[in-house]
Amino acid sequence: MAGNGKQSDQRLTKDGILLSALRIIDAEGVAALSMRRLAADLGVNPMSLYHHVDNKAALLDGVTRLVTDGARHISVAEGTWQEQLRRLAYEFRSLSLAHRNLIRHAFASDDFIQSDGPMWRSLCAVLRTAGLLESEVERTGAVLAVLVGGLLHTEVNGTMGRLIGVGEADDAGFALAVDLLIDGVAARV
Amino acid sequence: MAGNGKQSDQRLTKDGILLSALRIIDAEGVAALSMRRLAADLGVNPMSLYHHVDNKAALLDGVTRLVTDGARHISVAEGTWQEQLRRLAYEFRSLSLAHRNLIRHAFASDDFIQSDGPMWRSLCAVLRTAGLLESEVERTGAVLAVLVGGLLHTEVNGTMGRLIGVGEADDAGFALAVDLLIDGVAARV
DNA sequence: ACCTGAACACCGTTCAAGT
DNA sequence: ACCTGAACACCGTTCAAGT
Repeated sequence: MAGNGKQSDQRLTKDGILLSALRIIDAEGVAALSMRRLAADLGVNPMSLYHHVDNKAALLDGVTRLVTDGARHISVAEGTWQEQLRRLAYEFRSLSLAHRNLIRHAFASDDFIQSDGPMWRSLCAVLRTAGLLESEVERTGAVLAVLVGGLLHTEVNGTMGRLIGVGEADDAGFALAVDLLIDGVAARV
Repeated sequence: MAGNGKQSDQRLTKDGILLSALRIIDAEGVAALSMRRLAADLGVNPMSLYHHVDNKAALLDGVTRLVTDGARHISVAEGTWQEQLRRLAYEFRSLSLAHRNLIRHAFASDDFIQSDGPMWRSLCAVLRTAGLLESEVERTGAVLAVLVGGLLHTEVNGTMGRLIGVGEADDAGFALAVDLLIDGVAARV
């Protein structure tokens, strides 16, 4: 379809590899992903993968990028800045819950929150409309991103549920935290 | 010295194993720790370790416990509740920074913040003296613990420093986050 | 350019055999 | 009770040889 068909194996494309890796991670966790296992799922020689992916670290990075790019379609430009902030947080949350196993790993890695990602830019925009001093926007944005990231990490790995008790709504901890953070921002505008 | 000396190898005690593992983790990261490598460091047969430790997961758990038990000696009962909260947060921070590699791994695991740990109990006590409704203390404590945990995680892995820029004091992000959280709590007492 | 078999240097863990 | 060699079932990655 792309023109350069040849007889080259169509299962062996970068996207096909990343998607297959994501399927394994979603179903069985990051620990279950190995180059050999991935190749077996694709019905392909393990070594062939190395022609499309630098190494396992790059593979995991690619999968993370695949998922977090889903945040590119978020638009939050409506309502008060409080509502916008809350909406942004919940978008981040549903994206995380959709791929719990991956996000668990991604957050542990160094560069989960990319300072050039769409999430980050939206966040800073909202803080500006909230009336925060320009000199404070980036610092505050960084702190909020990091706090919400940590929050989702603990929700995804079950810590939050365990600490807060089982009777609660599953977003009780998240809701309270977001309220608290919004109040914290409100105190400094 | 303990009485039951025999000729049994004194390098092979649970504490000796945990401490040696911690040394490897501090120096080279969790990834550098393997049962075989640990045994080599101890000058011991790899298989002998399994008589003192269930498996690698239990080993890592033990090392984490070894370190986080350092929080047992924290006392914060002085000053306003704001000062107490801040002191608690900074104690948590210095404990984390002292073993960055370990904390990186521990926070990724399920049960980093134990609901029976000293940190947790102190936190709830402070929130009570702040005048929070008893029904809100545990929920708020859980949220704060999780937020500060996530915060330290990103400080330890460098994300915070990267997002906030290099010119800043190394606790600039942490300080701002703690202020913001205290303001958030203040808004709900 | 892309694929692949063999090989290297590792893993965690089990287990039967030793003392 | 504690130790240990051999073995099992895996890893990620390199590389020379193929097409």
